[in-house]
Amino acid sequence: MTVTIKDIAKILNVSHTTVSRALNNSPLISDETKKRILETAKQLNYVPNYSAKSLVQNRSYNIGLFFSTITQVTSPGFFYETVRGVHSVITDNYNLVVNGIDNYKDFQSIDTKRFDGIILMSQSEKDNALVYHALDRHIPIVVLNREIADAGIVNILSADRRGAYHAVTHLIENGHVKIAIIEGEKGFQATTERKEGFLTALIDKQIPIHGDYIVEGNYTMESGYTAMKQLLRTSHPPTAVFSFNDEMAVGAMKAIFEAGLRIPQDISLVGFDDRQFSSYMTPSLTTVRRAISEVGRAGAKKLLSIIDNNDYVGQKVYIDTQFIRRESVGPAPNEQSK
Amino acid sequence: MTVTIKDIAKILNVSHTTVSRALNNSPLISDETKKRILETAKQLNYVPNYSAKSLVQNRSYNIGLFFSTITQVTSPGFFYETVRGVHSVITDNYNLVVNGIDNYKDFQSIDTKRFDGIILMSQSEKDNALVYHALDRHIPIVVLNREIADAGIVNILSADRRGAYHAVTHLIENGHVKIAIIEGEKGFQATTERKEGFLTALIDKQIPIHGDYIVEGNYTMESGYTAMKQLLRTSHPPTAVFSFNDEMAVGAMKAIFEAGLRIPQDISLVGFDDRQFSSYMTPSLTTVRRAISEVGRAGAKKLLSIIDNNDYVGQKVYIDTQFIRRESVGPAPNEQSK
DNA sequence: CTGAAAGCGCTAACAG
DNA sequence: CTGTTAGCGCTTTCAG
Repeated sequence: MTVTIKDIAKILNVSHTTVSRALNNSPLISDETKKRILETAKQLNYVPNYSAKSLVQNRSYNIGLFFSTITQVTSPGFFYETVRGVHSVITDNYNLVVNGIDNYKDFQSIDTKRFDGIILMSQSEKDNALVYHALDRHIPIVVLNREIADAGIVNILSADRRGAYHAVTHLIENGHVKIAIIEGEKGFQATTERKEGFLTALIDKQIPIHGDYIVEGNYTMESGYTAMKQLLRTSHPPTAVFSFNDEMAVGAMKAIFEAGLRIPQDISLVGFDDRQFSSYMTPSLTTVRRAISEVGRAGAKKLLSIIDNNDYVGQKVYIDTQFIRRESVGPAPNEQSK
Repeated sequence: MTVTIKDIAKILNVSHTTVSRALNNSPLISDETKKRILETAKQLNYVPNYSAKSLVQNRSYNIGLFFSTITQVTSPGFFYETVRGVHSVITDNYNLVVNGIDNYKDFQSIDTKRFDGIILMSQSEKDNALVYHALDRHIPIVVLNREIADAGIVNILSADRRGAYHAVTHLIENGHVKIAIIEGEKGFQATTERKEGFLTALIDKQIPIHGDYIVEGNYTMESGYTAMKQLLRTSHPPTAVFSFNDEMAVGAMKAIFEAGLRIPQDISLVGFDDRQFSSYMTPSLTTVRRAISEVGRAGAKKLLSIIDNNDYVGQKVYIDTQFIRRESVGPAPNEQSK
């Protein structure tokens, strides 16, 4: 049924080693024989048996793409962009295996034989267990989206802090002083980074920081809605809100409209990430684009090169964000007219 | 370094065959020995080498989840829900391998050794090549989302036609007569099904079908926007629009607002799928929920059972849709007041 | 119920 | 440059 190396060897009257060499582009073979072998291999539709290869080479041809969770991803867009970015680089001979960390009770089954390398889309320190498990087992691992202080780690990061700084600055330049934030989930590094960008911008521009203007969300639309309602209940509601992602911004929009207020005339709103839907909101959402698929792509490329060249060395790569100016930010309403 | 069956055998002074039997729950072994073996295996953190298993058993422990494309998925939500549904059922010993059909020049590498089974999220007949390739190679395959006439095929389907019928009926019951549709991509089965539901509803209720009210989209927000603009340009714009998915509905909303019209006072709008963002639109979007993750889950369960019991028999399973009534549909404006 | 022997398809020394 | 030999870790006959 299936064609093996031996079959080809028999037909061509060479040893199976020779065939193997030809198939793997070994230098230890004449162009002449190689050509002959490759030709009949193609003719016979030879497909390598990866299980056999794997067994002898002690590897798997599997690339693991891990998320903290797959069951309760907060943003489908985020998930999709990550997979897309990684997938675009993974070549034919690898299997892209998608997984959630929360599916494992322990990491025993994650070993060199199971994964040639791992890409981890990480949010918080909870994922460290996997990172160090991989390092311990000498499985090449690339950590996306969360900086790990350890210099030995390969990190692909989004420059969120700068992006947040930019967004907040834009609000300030529009005359806003009463600027609130809807934070993302506590413990997520993205949350910390974006908050730092926010705080730095306020400090730089000497805008006072107001405790009531800092409300917590968890990156879901629902939480953005709730958070915004809370902000609207304060005695002096903000004139501008920086939501730590677009999903929460959409939730906030709903709360604002329900309160009978207008965007941006009454309240300006800026999001983060730039989701598909953001430009289709009314008004369209000003936001900070984060090229997640780029992060995924860069991570996968790096991982593949590590596997191929067996040269794992810690490294931090930053992918820039991009400020996207749309309609949800306007000049601060002056107190008079209000 | 790694513990093998031989290691355990040596320690316990039994043959490796016996160990293998214990590990695989064979009946040909005494409970006594089995217990002893299992214990030391656990103690030693034994992890089976799947490459070796695969080689001898001529399988891979890979489950392939295929999409028509992964690069240009129209809806991240759709993608995510599918993966989530399938993933929730795939057990530890399988790898969930995600892939796009458009990544393959030919399907040579897709054989029994590479995939124990395939789940195909299918949109159109273009995917048939893969389906028949799998069937030909005796790879168990479950086709989601698109009915294939062939009785030999396992199909998990969403009852889109009924869902669309329900949605349109709801519009009619609200007094609408001038009902337009924004169709999805031509050739997609979902498009055909939803259109049939729409047409049947009109016919049943004796509402005339108007050619100008049938506009084509491709399931993207952008296309919904463009389509709606076109509808608004007609001499007698519709009072209600059924968009074949929520993404296009969002695009349509934007176009409607830009024209200075209100939803639902001037135009009622109903979508399909029920995306995360749909309930956060203002007004919130009335739609038909399609439980994609359920489709994925059911498909994966079925596939696993086929693999385990080696009993591939064609079957069609329908998953019901659910009408979600929100704010984007209102009574038809009467001509007078307009 | 247990063990000995063979072999899955491939790559990797080693020898020529 | 080519071939011979061995062996990866496991399951599966076949004998006992």
